Amino acid sequence: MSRTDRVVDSITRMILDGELAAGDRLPVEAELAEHLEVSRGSLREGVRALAVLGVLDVRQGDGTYVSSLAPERLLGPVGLLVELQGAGHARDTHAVRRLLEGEAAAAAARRSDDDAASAAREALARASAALTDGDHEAFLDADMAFHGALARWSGNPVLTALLDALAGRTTRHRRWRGQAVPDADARAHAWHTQILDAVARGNQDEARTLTQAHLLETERELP
Amino acid sequence: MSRTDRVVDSITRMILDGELAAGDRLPVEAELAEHLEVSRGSLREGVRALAVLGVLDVRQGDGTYVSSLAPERLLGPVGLLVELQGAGHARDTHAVRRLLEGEAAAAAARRSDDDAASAAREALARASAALTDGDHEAFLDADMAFHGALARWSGNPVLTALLDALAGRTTRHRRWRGQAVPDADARAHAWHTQILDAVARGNQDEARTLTQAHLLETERELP
DNA sequence: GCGTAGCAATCATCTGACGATTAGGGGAAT
DNA sequence: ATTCCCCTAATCGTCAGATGATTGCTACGC
Repeated sequence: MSRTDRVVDSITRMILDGELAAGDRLPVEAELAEHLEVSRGSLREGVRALAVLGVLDVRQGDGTYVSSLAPERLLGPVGLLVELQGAGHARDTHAVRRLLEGEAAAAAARRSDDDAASAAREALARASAALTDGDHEAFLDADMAFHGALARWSGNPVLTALLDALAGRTTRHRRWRGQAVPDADARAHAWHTQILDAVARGNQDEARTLTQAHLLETERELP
Repeated sequence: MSRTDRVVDSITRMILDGELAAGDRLPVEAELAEHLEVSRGSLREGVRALAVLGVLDVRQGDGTYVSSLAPERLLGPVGLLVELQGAGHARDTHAVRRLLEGEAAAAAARRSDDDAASAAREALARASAALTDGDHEAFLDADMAFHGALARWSGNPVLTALLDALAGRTTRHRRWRGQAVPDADARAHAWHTQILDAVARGNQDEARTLTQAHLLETERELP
């Protein structure tokens, strides 16, 4: 096991053991390096790796801190990993997203959340305007915002963060390919309207089925 | 943006653009550092971070390679992140796991997979033996193996890797707490038997419901 | 009380050197 | 000809020291 791995292990263990909590400040590099019996260079490699993972926040001139450890912070890098995943598993990734987002919609249907609800309505209005203007880019932004609001409406931050990570891949492709299928945006908008209606009415099964059908249709228009 | 971030960005972009594919070898550190206009130290910090994420494989004396980029490789670090997640989100994490594993069982029920099926039966047999011997540790091992086989049976590698990451947290607690609730292992084993039966008979709904109920009961015995 | 300039602490980066490990080739024995 | 072993070159792993960049805090002046 390399020195760097030892650094990563030691710091994660300190957090797991409760020795370090979210927001806590770590000792300065020189001190921590001496404590772990590694050079400052090796220490930095480990600390930097944990920073990329979202576990640590390193602020020049200030110090190194444990991050909030919140799902949206920790699951951020997962989005990158999903994108890097070989194209061979795109279908499997989409299937997982479909499952989770369908359940998120169902969960939202049995819940009230004024913030998320108004965010979803606002996103839908923006999408409608973008559709009228024929602005594909703006529509995609509003589209993503709608899906994000729907996820938040589920009330489960872990689910929300996971969906955010999984959504990146799909949207990146749609943005790059432009509007390959005519009227795809209009059809997506129609789905969104139906989904919001079902969720607002509290109809779980309908919300889930509509969401899954919508995502399935969208996938079919991708490579 | 720091030099290290630039390194991480550049390498991921090379992979996304197809300039680097899974298994490809990267230029040697000195050369790559010069190309990216950073010192070797900064380059190493970025490379190490990507190695921790499972994107790169660094082999001393040989070279640095792009990993297989397979789901089980990339989603490995996610397991660590799930464990680090504040205790406040344990319930949300469990809810996501319940959803995914229920669907994995349903997917398995509509699929045949001799390898996964025999692995599940073998795990169940080991669990039964451990139960007779009163060996809690061995039971937990067999328990995890059963859930892993069930996930693989779904035929979706992304789902399998994700469940593996999510399962860690639960099991770690169960291992540490010992058998807090009497007969918990025996009841879990009974659930497993029913789940395997439902999957083998191809009954999706039953497989999903039983799996979710089993996980819900298990969660209730945790903090 | 408040704003500001300076200072000290901390991370960011670079350079050069040497140790550890591996892959692969060359040579010897069979 | 084949097999085995050793050796070397290539590559990553680690360390030490020095300097730059940024930030938070404090003491000072108003």
